[in-house]
Amino acid sequence: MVVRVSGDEGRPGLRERKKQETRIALSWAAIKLVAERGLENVRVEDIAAAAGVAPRTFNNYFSSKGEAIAARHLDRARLIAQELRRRPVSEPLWEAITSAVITQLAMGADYDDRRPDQQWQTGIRLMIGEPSLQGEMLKASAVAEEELAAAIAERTGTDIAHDLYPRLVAGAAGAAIRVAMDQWLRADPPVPVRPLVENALGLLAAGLPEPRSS
Amino acid sequence: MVVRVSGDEGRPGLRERKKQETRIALSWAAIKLVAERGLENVRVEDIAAAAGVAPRTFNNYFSSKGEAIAARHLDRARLIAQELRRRPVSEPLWEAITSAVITQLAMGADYDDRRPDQQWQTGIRLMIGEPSLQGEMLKASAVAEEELAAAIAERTGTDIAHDLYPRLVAGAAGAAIRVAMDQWLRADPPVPVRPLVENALGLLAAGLPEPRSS
DNA sequence: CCGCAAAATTGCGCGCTATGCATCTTTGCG
DNA sequence: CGCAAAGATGCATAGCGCGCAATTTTGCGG
Repeated sequence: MVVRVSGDEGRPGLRERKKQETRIALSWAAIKLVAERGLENVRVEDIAAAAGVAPRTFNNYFSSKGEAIAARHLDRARLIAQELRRRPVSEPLWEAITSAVITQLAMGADYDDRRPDQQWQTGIRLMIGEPSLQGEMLKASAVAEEELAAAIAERTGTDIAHDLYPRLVAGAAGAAIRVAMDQWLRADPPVPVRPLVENALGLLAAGLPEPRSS
Repeated sequence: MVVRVSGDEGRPGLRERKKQETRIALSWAAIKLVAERGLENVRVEDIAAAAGVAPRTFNNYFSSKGEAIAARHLDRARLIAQELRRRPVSEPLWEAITSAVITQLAMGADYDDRRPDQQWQTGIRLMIGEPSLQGEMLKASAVAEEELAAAIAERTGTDIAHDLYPRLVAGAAGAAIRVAMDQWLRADPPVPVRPLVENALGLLAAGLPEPRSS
């Protein structure tokens, strides 16, 4: 029985659309459950149920629990590379990278900060503290860095296969972002993200000068 | 029945010594087996057998196959931080870091290059290509970077808890090393490592200047 | 509007992993 | 020499990841 609801805006929604929705639903459900119950107390079965699919389907999308959780992180990171491509080539590289990061941060802001729950915050912190998840997060970052490197190579006219440069810049930028985010997450009187990221990337572009006085 | 063999040189061998030996034996066995058979065809049972311990013991040392494999990588990376502490404080930071890395690379050289086997080389490449291992490798690098950051903080008189600087430098240096190693591994007519690492770290210290011409 | 082929979901089964618990063995120390 | 702590083993179990085959859904052309 096919019920055609008036709001069946899935018209252009190809098959791909549905797949992405399911993918996101699974990833989101995983994060939500783990944030509130802890990794140990969430089974794949639970995630699948929360996303409204069969347990077996979970593994059609992700090869592990950790991958599902890191997927959101990966998507977010990918957008930075995508945003970098939109920047005019005339713009200096580091300026462009910083802008791209800030832009994506802003987009995610009214998405994450809409959850000022104390519960949520601590849940996330516990989550990223899980050893078995840190690897997945880093792996996701690495994948994103690869795309970032491609964008940088394109922009600077370097060769991603032979030149050290693009991957190096991408890697360094990734490290800076990670450090800034880390600092941001552990700041107890919460501080704004932007200055942290700008500072980190700025220091990078300045060659990480050795501080004279503490 | 306790058989006392003449070669019972375990005299000073504290309890710790034996543990470290077992740990290394397990890690080494894991790498060796995976390099020649592929990750899928190596069971924990096999690794334990190759190291001469019971299967159950494996998990007393490592919580996963991947962790065992990454353990060598971690140990090596840790030595860089340790080496950095030995450098005179008068030496400029980046110079010291570069020297520390080069030194450790040299130490590992007559350890790894003693295996010029074509088989071994390709085995290692396949191994680090395994998705489930990349995460472990990165995690190991992250742990090492933390120690590196501590050493840098100490040297520069910065605070690892509040200052962005030490972690940032450690992260960037880690990224540079990773990129250089990666480039080194994929170079088809093999090239020496040193120039790659020196180049990468040098570019970092120079602020990753945007190349003018390709 | 209808069926058909491709694609995705689902159910089932299995080998392996990771870990808690109880037991046995070894080590170091008085 | 014997005891207490630490480590190694064995055993058992809950999940996990995945291959396979059956089933349902989707998009497309007639």
